[in-house]
Amino acid sequence: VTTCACHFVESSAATESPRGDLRVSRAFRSAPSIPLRALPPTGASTSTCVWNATRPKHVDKRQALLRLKRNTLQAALASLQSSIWKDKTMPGDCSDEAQEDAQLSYELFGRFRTKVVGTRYYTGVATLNEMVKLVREPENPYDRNAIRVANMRDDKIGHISRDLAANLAPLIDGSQLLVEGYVQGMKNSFNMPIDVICLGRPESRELVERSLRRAGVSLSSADPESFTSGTRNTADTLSKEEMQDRLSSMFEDFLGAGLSRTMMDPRPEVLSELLPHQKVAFAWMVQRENSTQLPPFWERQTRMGKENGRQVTKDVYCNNLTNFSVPLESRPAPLRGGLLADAMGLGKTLIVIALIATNRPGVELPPMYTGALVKDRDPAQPTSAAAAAATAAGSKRPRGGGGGVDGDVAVVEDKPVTKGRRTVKSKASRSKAAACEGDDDSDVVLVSERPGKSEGVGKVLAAEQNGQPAWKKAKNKMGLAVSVGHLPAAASGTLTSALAKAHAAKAAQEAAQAAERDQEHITLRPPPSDGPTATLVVCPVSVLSNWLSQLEEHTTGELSVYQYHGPNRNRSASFLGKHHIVVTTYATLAADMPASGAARAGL
DNA sequence: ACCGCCGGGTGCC
DNA sequence: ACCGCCGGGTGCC
Repeated sequence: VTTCACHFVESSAATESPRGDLRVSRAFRSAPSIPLRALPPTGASTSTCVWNATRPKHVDKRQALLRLKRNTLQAALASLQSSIWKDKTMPGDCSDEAQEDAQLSYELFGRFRTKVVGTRYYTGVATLNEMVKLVREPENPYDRNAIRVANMRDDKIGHISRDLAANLAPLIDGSQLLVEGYVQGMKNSFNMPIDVICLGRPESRELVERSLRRAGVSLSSADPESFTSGTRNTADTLSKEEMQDRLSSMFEDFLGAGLSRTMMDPRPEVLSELLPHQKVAFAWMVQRENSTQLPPFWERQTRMGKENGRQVTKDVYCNNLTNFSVPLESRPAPLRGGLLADAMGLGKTLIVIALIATNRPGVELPPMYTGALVKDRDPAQPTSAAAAAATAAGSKRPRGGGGGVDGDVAVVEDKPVTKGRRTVKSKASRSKAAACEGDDDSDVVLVSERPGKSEGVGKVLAAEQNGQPAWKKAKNKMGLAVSVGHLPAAASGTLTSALAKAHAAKAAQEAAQAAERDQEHITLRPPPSDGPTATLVVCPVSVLSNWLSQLEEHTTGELSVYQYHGPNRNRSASFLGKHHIVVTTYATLAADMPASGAARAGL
């Protein structure tokens, strides 16, 4: 498992399983981060909300996005670090609720300035504002309190000074404190100034502040721009109206500019016909899984610099969340996989099953095509998410070509975009976006597209007006409507930060696309035909039986499934490798790993 | 002077 | 490191 890469995380709302289910396949390697597919990722984020900055109304949009990005990063880090950390303290505890609680209670304590020492002994490079990791080094022969400082690629830069480390290490080891660093100045031959951001549970705050005072440092406000001094940066609870506003604008952004209409039908091993929105999600997942694109936060930049007194420019890939950059020739690993964050009951499991059955080594990938979602002609038809859910989850439809009327949503045009494993013109998606944006007040948009046609504005075949923006209609049609009113208060912070994250991810994605515009094609790289054929599904115990029954219901016997769970499970790798799908649980996975490995993997 | 002060040697953990 | 810290040299005014 340590050599595996997680491919798809099926998000679930809190009422399902807070941890989500993983698709793991040895056929791929994935980059460290995952893009959101969309819309209400209510359960997808487990992050602590350290985001409490409300978006000012009259501020330049770019400024606002930058702010969101920064705050988002802090939230994401708090989440990431707390999850790693928390698992270290309760290795045997698989209670999802306990972990959710633990994460929700993290807050930002503040920051302090210090310096990295011993930089002359190491070669790791970090530039201004770049994020650095502060990692405990308990095996250090000179000091068991040692704290290593490294850049995001784990190149060692130096250490935290002995005295400070002596005060920080016990707090870090005892889970009262999470730290991360940001480079604040030039590295001289001996040391380098950094700011250390401190996070922890509210009840640990006093202890942390006392220890830090003993080390001769005092905390200051974490971010002078976003947070007023002395304000505790906890998750704030938005009113229902504010939350609805933000969700609405998020829908608008995504549906207006980003949502693809590219579809794909699964291989015949999948018995159930997918609904249009499921086909869209499915096609997106296949593309994501085979993508060679960079993670959205990597952008190509041209850097000015001096070399031997001469002015030189250098092209780099820069991670705009951490400011870590690499030269052009060492392009970061492509981002493969993603988060499927559809609302409850829209058929996420079926979509993932389709993905597992279809995108695997040695089988032909069905063609992609573009279709459009068309409005239901019958106004009496219920349009709630629940209705869509029921249809999606329950029905076994006869297989047939796309294009027929399908429930209350229909595909009106199919046009092959690719023949199997080929390439998809990136222009196609851009023109789709254009077509969609151009028709804000029609609730029916039919788009006809052909790959390679550069004048990419889609042809509008039909349009109806009834006074509601297209995205609102589409939202209902696609079952993506979300009701905020009944969210538990505790979830609102998480949702807020997820929102911020989505905004930031989108902005970053646009930047990345701009940077890669010269690439013209989004190349798809399907699993190699000689690659391993087994997919590992990791899920909470509570949904294990659901996976098995859904696999049974939706697939033919050609796909062999093994339940890797329980005391008599067959641990033979070659045995497991013979199956198409191996379903297991977090607890089983953790139990099979050496303790150190499990901790590292955050299990 | 079991001090203070000076200035050279020295330097992550 | 244009620092801090260490330990040797040194010692009225």
